[in-house]
Amino acid sequence: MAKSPKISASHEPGGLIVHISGLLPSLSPAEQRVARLVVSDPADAARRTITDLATAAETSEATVIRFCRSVGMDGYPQLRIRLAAEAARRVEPPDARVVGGDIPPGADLAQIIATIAFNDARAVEETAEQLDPAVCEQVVEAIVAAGRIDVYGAGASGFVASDFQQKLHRIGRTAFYFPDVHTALTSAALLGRGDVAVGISHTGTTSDVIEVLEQARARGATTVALTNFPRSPITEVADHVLTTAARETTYRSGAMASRLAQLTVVDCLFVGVAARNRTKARKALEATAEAVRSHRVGAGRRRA
Amino acid sequence: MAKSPKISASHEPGGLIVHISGLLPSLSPAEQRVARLVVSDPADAARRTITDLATAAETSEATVIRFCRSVGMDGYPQLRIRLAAEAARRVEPPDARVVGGDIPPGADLAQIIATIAFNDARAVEETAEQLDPAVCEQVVEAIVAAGRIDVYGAGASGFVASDFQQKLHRIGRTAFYFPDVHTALTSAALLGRGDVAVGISHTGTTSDVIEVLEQARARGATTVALTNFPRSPITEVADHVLTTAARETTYRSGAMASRLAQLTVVDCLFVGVAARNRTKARKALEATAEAVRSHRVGAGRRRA
DNA sequence: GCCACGGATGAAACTTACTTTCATGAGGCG
DNA sequence: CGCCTCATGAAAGTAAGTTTCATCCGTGGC
Repeated sequence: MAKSPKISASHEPGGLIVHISGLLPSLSPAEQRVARLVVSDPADAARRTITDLATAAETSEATVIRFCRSVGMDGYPQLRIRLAAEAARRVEPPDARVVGGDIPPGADLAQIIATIAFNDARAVEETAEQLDPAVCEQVVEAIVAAGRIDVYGAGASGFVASDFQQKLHRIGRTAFYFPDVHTALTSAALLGRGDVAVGISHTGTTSDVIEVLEQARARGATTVALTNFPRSPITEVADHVLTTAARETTYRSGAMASRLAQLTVVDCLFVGVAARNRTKARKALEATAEAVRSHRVGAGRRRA
Repeated sequence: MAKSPKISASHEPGGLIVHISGLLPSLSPAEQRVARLVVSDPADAARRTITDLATAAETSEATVIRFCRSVGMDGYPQLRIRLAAEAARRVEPPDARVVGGDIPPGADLAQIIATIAFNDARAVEETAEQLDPAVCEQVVEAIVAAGRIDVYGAGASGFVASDFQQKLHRIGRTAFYFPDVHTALTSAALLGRGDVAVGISHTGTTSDVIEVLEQARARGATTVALTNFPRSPITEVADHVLTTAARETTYRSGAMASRLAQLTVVDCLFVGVAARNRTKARKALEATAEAVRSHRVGAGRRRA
């Protein structure tokens, strides 16, 4: 056996600390002092320089290096980064997140933020999970082939509708959004076969939107509904139904999770449509970006 | 030396990478090369020596050190350790999802959906992670105490601004949003001490929004900026800066991730404000919900 | 069109950290 | 008692990290 056994630490990514404490007894006294420091506070050890650690262990740098070799590292820097990684892994997840629940009355801002982020992110993920790619495909198809696209939405869903319209418009599709029911109805009456009407309503019960979608359908347009409730009234007037998966908690986030979920679906549709003709879409996007350039300050990078 | 402001990296234990990508545009070209290497593979960067990394980024060691300072580290060893820790914490993104990358040309809808959902959800999570609760607190405080709140935003950020305005309005706060610069300027000119002006701009370079915020500040209002880039021009005219953490990929999602990130922040602020006076907020929300009831079909449960 | 200025950059000097070498001395054993 | 072995730290040596500074380049003023 050569002087330093150098126990393999390579194929045990999770247990450096365990590894070290395991062979602690086999180390020389001075190395043991180093090992104990390292094991008791890996994160702290990672922060220290070799001289620093040696001093703390009341020994010399040379011994620290020997210790590194003894536990299978090439040198001190490697030990350091391994320790940092190890220490980072063992922080437990912030379980204070009140999963889906209401914010407790006494909550501080940090808790509120964590809870909201968790719920918002989950709404996005779950929505994507339950989205039916086949339906999306059909909708994308219809939009790509459409002569014209109308997007309807009232109240909060109106923002989403408007956003969708703008996105489609930016890649050269002819799309409209109407903040007002009467105008929307007028427009719907002018739709025809091959056109597409998209109705967005979280609850699926917004009569204005349903009415407009119904009109569009009567004129022969392909109708699409985006709602959180797969059996809501709006689905009855839609050829294709896309659903979100936001479990809205009473007043908590004022329907923000549902907004994010809707936008995620819109994002998917948009990218799907854009992917159909990448070069044209990209060129259109570049052109529109160029158009607002003069309204930007600090062309290159920002601030010195 | 006071040249590099050294943006605080201290309060965001989980988001070094996010932090760096936010600062990316504010870095010099050579530093950006380093930053991109670091962001694209933190674990690998942690393994490299400074000379090694400098070579890989086709620059000098000096620039790497400057980069370290720019992102708030003391020096290279500290960066290394933080990177190692970060990389360890980071869970491997599942399989084919092209993390932050562009959608591959041949991708089918299902892949597109998975990729988008992943990136969108991450934008939400990472934004929440790096949000400074202290700053949020101050902003909430200001909004609660405000005589009046103006929210500004152009283009895509305009939707967010408008959404925020509507939310505040619904819980009884006096809030305004203006789709037009001239009207916005006029309004800003009428703000005064105790009022709040919120400017939203993803890039932080939208001159219209900056101009209006500047005006508001000159009138004594408390100004708040919401942007993805902590050193962008808009931050210079803001008393409080809130940042999102969306790494926008070229044209891919047409800025949707940034939209979601912005909405998440808005959501947090909104809930923060609402939490200040739960009963009043809840009553206001109920009243507004009641107001649109007649525009809903199938009052109770949906469909037989 | 020229010049002054300021920032970005890398070469080189310099400092600090890490590694190796080696002398010392404390046990252990014949 | 002498010799060997091994742990250990001092010091020398090497590599890594940091600072300084001269140069270069683009920008804006004249």
